[in-house]
Amino acid sequence: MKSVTQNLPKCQQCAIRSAALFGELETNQLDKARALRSCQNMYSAGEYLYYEGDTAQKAYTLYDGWVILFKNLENGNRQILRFALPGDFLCYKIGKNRTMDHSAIAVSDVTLCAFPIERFRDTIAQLPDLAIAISSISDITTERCHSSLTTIASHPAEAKVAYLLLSLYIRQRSLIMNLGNSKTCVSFPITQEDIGDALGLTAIHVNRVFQNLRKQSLIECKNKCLTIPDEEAMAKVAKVNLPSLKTLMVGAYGT
Amino acid sequence: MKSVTQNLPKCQQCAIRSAALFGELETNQLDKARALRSCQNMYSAGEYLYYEGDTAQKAYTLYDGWVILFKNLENGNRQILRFALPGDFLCYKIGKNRTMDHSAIAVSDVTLCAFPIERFRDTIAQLPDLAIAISSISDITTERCHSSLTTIASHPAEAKVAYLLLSLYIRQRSLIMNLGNSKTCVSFPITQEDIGDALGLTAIHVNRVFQNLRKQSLIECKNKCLTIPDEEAMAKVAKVNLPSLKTLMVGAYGT
DNA sequence: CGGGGAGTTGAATGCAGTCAACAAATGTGG
DNA sequence: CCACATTTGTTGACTGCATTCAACTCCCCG
Repeated sequence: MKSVTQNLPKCQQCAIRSAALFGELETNQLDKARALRSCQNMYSAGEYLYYEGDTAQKAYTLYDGWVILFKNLENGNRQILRFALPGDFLCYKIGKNRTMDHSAIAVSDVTLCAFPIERFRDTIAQLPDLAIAISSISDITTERCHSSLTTIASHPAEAKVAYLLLSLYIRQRSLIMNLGNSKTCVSFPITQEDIGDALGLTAIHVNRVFQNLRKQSLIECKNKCLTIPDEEAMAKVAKVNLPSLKTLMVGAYGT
Repeated sequence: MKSVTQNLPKCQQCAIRSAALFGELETNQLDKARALRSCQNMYSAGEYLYYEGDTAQKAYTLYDGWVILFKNLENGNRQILRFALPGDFLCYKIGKNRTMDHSAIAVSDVTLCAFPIERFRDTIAQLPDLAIAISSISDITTERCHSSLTTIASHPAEAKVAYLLLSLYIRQRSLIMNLGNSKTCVSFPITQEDIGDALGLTAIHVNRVFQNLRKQSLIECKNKCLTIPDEEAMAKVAKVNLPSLKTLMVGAYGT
């Protein structure tokens, strides 16, 4: 892990701000809020950001790269709870219990903006809108968790995989389109095993589902790149309503 | 639904306060916070509190009875997201998006303390600790969701059922012990079908698992009453660590 | 006493897991 | 730049857990 504390980039011009916590705030509130930030941290692929059982010291806004949040199981497997993408807010625990219930690991090389948690209490007192912004984000996180839970509990493997791929695709596309990129393929740094660990399936079965989806031309996926040519068709397989999924996955923060 | 606005019971003496939102606050902050409350609502068993798609108007603290939070699926089934017990905080949406992502239905006759959501912004500005308290509760809700997700995604049916029964048993016991009751059996108003809907299993299979658990003397369950004689043994079947589960299920709010 | 919801049982089906082997892609050091 | 090691992806055969469907019982409530 490398840490930078000097000459941090300005939040006002941040390319991902609209997708992040501060996207919830008005521009004229940013000066107050930005004082929260202490540094930017960089982790290499495979490095742990924190471990289950750790006491949360800093909250993070993911600036670049993907992070996996997961729990370890007694049998040696892991349950992936969430894939964090740029803009996501991680490791915020303000109550009495600051013990993390999960671990976090960098999938690719990642950059994070770090905010010491003890600063939040004071800033919230001065800027109640920050508390509202954080609440909104908790809300979205919970709703996404509800949505995964629903898919995982009550749909067959093909729908589960389709749901996860489509969710990640939609989120990634909205990010790269913010950057002025309109390619249909998005970078997709996770493995089939990761997908299995997120959905409670074996990597082998995920692979079989992938091949089905490919056969139906619903996905193109190679070289860590994913394309979903027909989102509407994919949504059908995923057994979700496409507009609702888009609202949940992108319209959520900020806009 | 019946609503009472006059002569509401005092929060200071509330039997479930330690398990609820206001259990997070100091006694001397209660006067400010209590002004949030507008009325107590009563619903009969089977009545809806709100529907998926509704705009949240009031948040609720569940005062008495059980509530099921769920999503409807295209195939006519429903996915239960959470069983709410006395002390639970429901339907709080303070951000821009106030559309509920799930419905809520009363399992038994229930009483709720209602708090118009628009009052929260002002109160938070005056009482930042309220924002912290709400954040703590969101946290716990998310952690419980992570825990269910993990169980549902990666354990066989017997572990899933054991997990759910044990969680509800622990929560109910802690509530009745607060009231000075030390019976080992707790009231258990839900059906095997409800359990199936929460875990993504058919009621038939839940029934088979119940019979196994009974054969092993891990549960006694009849007349809407549940006893778990050996929590430690049950935790083993549920593939969870009993102390951690207790922390998550009861130590969470307040104490 | 009758009706309906909840719980119970058995037999047949099918989705996803397991095990084992191999192929392709990626990364590393010589 | 190539050789080798490791990780990731792919395929097939077999097994088993949970679903489905259908029938039936029990219990509660009116």
